Amino acid sequence: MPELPDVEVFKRYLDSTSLRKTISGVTVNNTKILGGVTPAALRRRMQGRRFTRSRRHGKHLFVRLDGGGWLGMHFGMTGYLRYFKDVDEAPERDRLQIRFSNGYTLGYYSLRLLGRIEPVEDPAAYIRDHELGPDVLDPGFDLKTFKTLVQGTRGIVKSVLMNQSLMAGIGNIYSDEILFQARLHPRVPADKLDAPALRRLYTRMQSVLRKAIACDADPARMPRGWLIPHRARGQPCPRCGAPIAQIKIGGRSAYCCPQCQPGP
DNA sequence: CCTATAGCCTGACGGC
DNA sequence: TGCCGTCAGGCTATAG
Repeated sequence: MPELPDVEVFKRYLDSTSLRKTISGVTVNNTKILGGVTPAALRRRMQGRRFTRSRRHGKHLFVRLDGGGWLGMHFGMTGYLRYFKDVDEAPERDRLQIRFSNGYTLGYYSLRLLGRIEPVEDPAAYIRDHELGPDVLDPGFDLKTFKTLVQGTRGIVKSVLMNQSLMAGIGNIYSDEILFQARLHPRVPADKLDAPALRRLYTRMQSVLRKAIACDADPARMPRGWLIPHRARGQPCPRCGAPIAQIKIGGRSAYCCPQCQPGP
């Protein structure tokens, strides 16, 4: 699930539920999501502290702890947060649970264990070390920056949008939506895009991500004209009715309309 | 530099 | 019903 819009929704959810409450306990049900840290070390850094604020960069979420340091969260393909009071009937389905002194719990779910939670000293250093590009919704990430970046790359346009070291936040689903709305085939070489196409791509990237956040990243609430609610092989294109095509790019499925997005 | 592939993991689904 | 292969919205390492 989690690309930029999803993680932004998680951030707002965490901000509205979990800030300024004393952390009374941390339960780790699977150490794989911790990377290298031990549960005891994580507990030491969190217990008795409070979350004060959070910031998102691409698909990463960083939560500040009072007294110093951050908690870094990544959600892999199958992660989300849930905040609850009543004892859950299956608490083990959360890979990690953070209990607050008000009796509520913040659960981190990650079915396939592809997500990570770990202490982070400084988000800026983390972003550098992991070679993450600028967040695509950062106000400083303007059309000019985008153009320069894309034109200097030789890959196909879908791979460029999804390359986190070029720009951070876009994954498989939203790249399909952005390309559909910009009427570009995913395999168009990035350095072959002309100025109007680059502008289209940039403005659609911005509007798709912002609108998706406004829809709480819920496909059921997205506009009917979007690809996402119809993103399956053979489904009619919401614009022209032609059957949506499924192609493989980098081992993963990309969906596009063969009519509206003619091949390179 | 770029692409393709496998691997990490679990669970849902379709076909036989 | 049971088994098997495939696929799933991420990222990394490796080979070509």
